[in-house]
Amino acid sequence: MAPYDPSAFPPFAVTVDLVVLTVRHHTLCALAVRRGEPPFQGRWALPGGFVRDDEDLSQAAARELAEETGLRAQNGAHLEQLATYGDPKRDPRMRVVSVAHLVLAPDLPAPRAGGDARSARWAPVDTLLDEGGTDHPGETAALAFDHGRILADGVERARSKIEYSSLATAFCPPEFTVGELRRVYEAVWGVALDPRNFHRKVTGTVGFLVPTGGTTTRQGGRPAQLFRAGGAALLNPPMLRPEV
Amino acid sequence: MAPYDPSAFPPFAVTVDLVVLTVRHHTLCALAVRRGEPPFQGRWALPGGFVRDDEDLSQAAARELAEETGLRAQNGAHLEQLATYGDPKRDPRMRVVSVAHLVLAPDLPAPRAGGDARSARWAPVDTLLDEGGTDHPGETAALAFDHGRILADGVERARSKIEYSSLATAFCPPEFTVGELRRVYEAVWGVALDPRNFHRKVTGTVGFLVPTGGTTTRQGGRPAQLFRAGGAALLNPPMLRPEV
DNA sequence: GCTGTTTATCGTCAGGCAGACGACTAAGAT
DNA sequence: ATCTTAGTCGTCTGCCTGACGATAAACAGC
Repeated sequence: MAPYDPSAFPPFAVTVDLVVLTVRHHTLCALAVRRGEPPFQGRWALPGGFVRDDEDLSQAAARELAEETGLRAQNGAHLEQLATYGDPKRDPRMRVVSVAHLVLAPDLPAPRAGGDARSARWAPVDTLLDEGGTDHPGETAALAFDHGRILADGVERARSKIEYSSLATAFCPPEFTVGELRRVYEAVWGVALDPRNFHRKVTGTVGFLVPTGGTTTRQGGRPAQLFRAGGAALLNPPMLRPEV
Repeated sequence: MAPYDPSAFPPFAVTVDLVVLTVRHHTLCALAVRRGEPPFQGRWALPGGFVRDDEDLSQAAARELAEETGLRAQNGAHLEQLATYGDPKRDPRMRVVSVAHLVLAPDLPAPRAGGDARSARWAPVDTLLDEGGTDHPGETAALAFDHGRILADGVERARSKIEYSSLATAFCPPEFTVGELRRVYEAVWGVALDPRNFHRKVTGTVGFLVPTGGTTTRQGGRPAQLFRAGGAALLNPPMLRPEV
């Protein structure tokens, strides 16, 4: 390793970008913020910001998450590092390396962005990833910078990770029913699952779900048992994703 | 996002570190280099170096790999991004963010490190991860910086990824036998696998292996068919790792 | 050449799990 | 009272895996 002469290495700016996913109205949605300045002024982007001098990467991600959504990582939401993006041309102004993080959150109230609700929104990931049309004429739907690729990578991580881990519960409130958990899988994977086989699978996997004793009828129909997430982090055998 | 006034963000140094894994003598080994200067002078560390001003992260990793081993990523070896480490105190001199990459390589000739073979070696990962004793008195076996954690993360990534992908073939030469592939799994996982069930599994998974028509007896015993890696990247259903 | 050793390869069998789907339960809506 | 909606329990069949017997084809040593 070369000596640390300041002239011996090029200086970088390091940021964190957040892929914040939730399930709303049976649809997988991501948090997007509108850029208020060039480049990509007016375009949607992922929330994020600079890493400060004294904080770790995960601390920076948690801080940005709290600033953008009011969400605390320990309050049910899950935060993990996703990947790092460092193409020399990914920001036209200067060399920026972005450490993307993935957040899985339960359905939240409307997002806030410094109090300005119009500059942040939940959008279906299919809409954000669709490079084509938009609902507003004269505006491209594509995300700023390389955020489309970052979002795609985050969605793919979430889709594969709920197969073999209990992370799908991070999309649910603290107490939830088997049907609510099933609708999370259906929204994230974009498939329909058999309610009977799903029930057998999740209630038969030790450590996945813990019954709380209560029931709820908030979904309509017969009252359903309420569960909390169990201690198991990994599902073995995994939940099988049906072929498309 | 704040404007890009150079005084508005702290400058970082960005490096790539490499976890280069191979299987030698039935043992999972990693490439380690000896540090020639402080801090951690004389200690073993992962190979790595600064990202240059005009290269992407994966380009920097491929360049460092070629410099340290002479290995070309397209020549059978597999290279992927692992994770990024940015604790403010991970380097005592200044703020360094390291983007670690994982390399899976077939058994190579002795490593070279700028021609000085004594400063680079293949070491069993168990030895490198063992924080305790060492074979040389007065020398701690622990890797420099946070490289022990990085190596542990890389090994864990490799162990889980050969379950559901065909990546184990990256540890093999271009043509290999089923037995050689099985010994890769056994070395990476540290378990014994039933040769008959393993043979049934890998030859029955479409796209995993392609017979070349040749046979070899280099393992001793009855001649074995030679295979190349097939086109399939993902194994479905996965290879099951036995409980420990 | 014969025999033991090593590795490769084919078969068999039982248990477990997933997909398909029938049946019943318990609430609200009309 | 009946319909609708959702939840929960069972059954059956097929596939995959783990355990393990048996055979095949090379080499080493006597």
